[in-house]
This record gives sequence, C-alpha cells and structure tokens, in this order.
Amino acid sequence: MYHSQSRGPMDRAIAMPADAGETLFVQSEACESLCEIRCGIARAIDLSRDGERQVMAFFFPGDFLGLPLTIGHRFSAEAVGPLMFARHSSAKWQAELASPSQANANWASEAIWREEKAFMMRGLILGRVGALARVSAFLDYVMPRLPRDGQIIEFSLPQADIASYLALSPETVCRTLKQLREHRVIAMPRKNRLIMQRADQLAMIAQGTHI
Amino acid sequence: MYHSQSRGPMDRAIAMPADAGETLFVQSEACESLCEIRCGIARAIDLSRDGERQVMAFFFPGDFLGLPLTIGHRFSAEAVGPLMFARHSSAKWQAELASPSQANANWASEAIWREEKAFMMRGLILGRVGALARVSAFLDYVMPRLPRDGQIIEFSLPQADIASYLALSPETVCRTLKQLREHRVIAMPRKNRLIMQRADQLAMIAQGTHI
DNA sequence: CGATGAATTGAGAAGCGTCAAAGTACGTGG
DNA sequence: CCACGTACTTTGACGCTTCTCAATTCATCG
Repeated sequence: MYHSQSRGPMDRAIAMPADAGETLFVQSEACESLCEIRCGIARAIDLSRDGERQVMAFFFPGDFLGLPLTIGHRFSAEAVGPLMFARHSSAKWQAELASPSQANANWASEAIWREEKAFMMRGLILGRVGALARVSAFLDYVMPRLPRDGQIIEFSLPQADIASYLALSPETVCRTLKQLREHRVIAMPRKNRLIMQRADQLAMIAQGTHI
Repeated sequence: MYHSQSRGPMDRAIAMPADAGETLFVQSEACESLCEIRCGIARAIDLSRDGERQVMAFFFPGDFLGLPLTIGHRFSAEAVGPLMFARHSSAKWQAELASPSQANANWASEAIWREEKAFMMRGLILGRVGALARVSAFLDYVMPRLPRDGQIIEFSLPQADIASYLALSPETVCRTLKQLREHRVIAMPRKNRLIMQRADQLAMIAQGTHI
C-alpha cells in the first residue's frame, strides 16, 4: 500500500462530532462530500426497495467513505457511536485525482482501496460456513482496528449491527460470543470491553476448526 | 455513472483467448497488468491461509479487474469458461490516473466502481436469509449481464462456483434452482440454458417473499 | 461407445431462526 | 441518591432449513 502514514492533500480539514446513530450521508443522494473517520466507528447501510436494512461495512479511524466514484452515494453512512469525522469536498477530490501529481494518485488509490476492502471483507467473512466461523472471522478482522487500552479492547458495536453485518440473528451472535467466552478464546469483563485471550485459536476457528 | 459507452484511453488493446479454468493473475503477485473482459465470464478467487477457496465475485464483458490499487493483486482471477480478454499495463493505468484529463479520471472512476460493485454485491446477496432468497438475488444480479439469444439466456456457470459464491452447498443450489423451476419462475430447457418466466416474482423472492 | 466430471436425488443429523420472556445497563427525572 | 423507563443483551424451547454423506443419473468429449 502507498503512503499509509499521510492523509495526502486533505490533511487540514477540521473534525466535526456526530452523535450515535446520526446520518453522515444518504444512499443515492449526490456525492457532494466524502467523509474521513477520525475517531469512532461508522457503518455503511443499504436499504433495499422493500425497506430491508443491511449493515454492509464498518469504517474505522483513517478510513474514507462515500468516495465519488458514481454520481450518487452507493450506500448510506451512520455513526455507530459518538464519532469525530472530517467532511471533504468531492469536487476537490476529483480535482486531486486529475492533478498531475503521482503522489496524489497513490494517495487516492490508498483511500479507494480502504473503502473497497471493507466491502470485500464482508463477502469473505459471510463466505465462511457456520456462525462460529463467521463471528470469529469478524472479530479477527475488527480487533486490530478498535481502540485499546493495554489488553482491554473497547468493543462498542451493538450486537444488532453485528448480526445484520453477519447475516445472523442477534440471538445467535449472542450465543456465539458466549461460546467463545466459555472456551476462553475471548473475555468480556464488562459489556463493551473485550480481551483477546487466544488470538491464534480465534483465527483457527475462523478458518473452520471446531472448538 | 460516467462514460459507460467508452473504454477510455485503453480502447485499442488486442483481445486474447483463455481456456476454461485458466488463471489470469494470481493473488498477491505484483500488479503488473490488469484485465478487461471482452467476452465470457471470469471469477475472482480468494485462497485463505489454510487453503480454503472462495469465489468472491464474477466479472462480465466490459468489466476491468485486477486494478492496481495496491502493490499486489488482492485476489486471483480465473476464466470460468472460454474467455476473451485484453491485458493492459498497470503503469499505463497509473499514468492515466495522474494525467490532467478529467475524462480519464472519470473513466477510471467508472472502472473502479465496476470492480468494487462486484464485491459489494456479494455482501448484499449473502446478507439475504435463506437459500431461496440468495439464489434468487444472485440470478437477479447476473441475468442482465449474461449473453442472451432472444428469451434464451446462456447460463454456463458451474453450480459449484455458484455454491462457493453464495456460501451454500452445491446440493442446496441444485435443489433451489429446481424449486424455482417447479414454480415456473425460471425454466431451463437444457443445462446451461435459462429462460426468465417471472422476473418480477424472482425479485420479490430475492427480497424475502415466500414462494 | 465408453469415460469423466457435473448435476440430481434421498435420508438423516445438526445448526440456526423464531418467538417469548427475563435480565442487565444506562440515563433521566424526581 | 434512588426510582424508573428504555434499549440492549441473555436465555430457553421448538421447528424448519440446510449440510453431510452416499448413490444415481446426466452431459460432454475423446
């Protein structure tokens, strides 16, 4: 990957707060701006014609979402919890893309890839068979991106969101987390707090190993 | 979407044939070239560390795949059946991206979006509950992209590929197609030949309606 | 006309969704 | 500081869906 340490030409934008559940942009509205997550987690939402709602992806600090690849936004975006984000002009992005600077193009590739990867990962995770493998693959994926205080990982994703993302019922997500706790793969000292006890085993379960 | 009628600055590349199952490029190898599908279907394959294989996406005529967003390819690509494709230099692509032409940038956005959409769609389809909804959503998605002769659609995807893509067993895919046939939603006069009898109903089933 | 791989069908077991109810955390207002 | 309401999580029981394994039929190609 290119230039992962730099935010490129859009460094100076000022971060704004958003409350839990707040909408950042709406599916199929014109791509006038794109968002950069600074702190907290955002979710990408698809609303199908019959009103069914799906969590398509989660975005974490450093990610860009809502890139103007099409005229209209391809999904809606919402804050999962309290969020800090920066809003950039799509026009500026387009200009940067077409600018004669190789550095900008590489930086754009990095941003695009981070967005695309989020969607690709959902497919890979949902491709696993069994709730245990799916939940484990999900944890394996999000863990490194969550804020941590030593061993303690701040795990403040509602299980309903995880369930929608993983195409499981909330009950199954809960039961599966319990199973992982009982086998001491993870520990949850409190709701929203998580400790990785056996990262290696989690990865193996994600790949289909029976517990 | 931008400029969907033009292939942009890479119009003139010569199409090459590939046999069924042939590899176009390999995951994590350097992105030296990217592929444009001219005729036939290609599949994107992910190989996880333990050797598990997943079909992540299908690509159709007009699609580009293997775009150099990262140093190495993010997936492997193979021909599903006999294929015609053009190979373009990644360096040329990067140069186009950084060129001062707005048209090129828009054309690049279009190509990126078509690749990203393929991955996004898998997530959306796998997000549906039940084999019937998943298979129906899949058919709804691929139908318009398959070559057709009047009513007859050439449907030459191995069920094993569909099963891997949908995270179902091949048997379930077979049984579900049979179910759709029995309810006269589709017809398959011969293997690899498909007729859409009730496109509207297929879309409804994809959204969760019971048959 | 056989040989090979793909598709089909059946039967049994396991896993997950659904529904319903109870428990827990957290913020609000008294 | 405590009582309360709300939203989320947890738990249990049951039925249906889907996976697995195995056998058979079907297409395609040499």
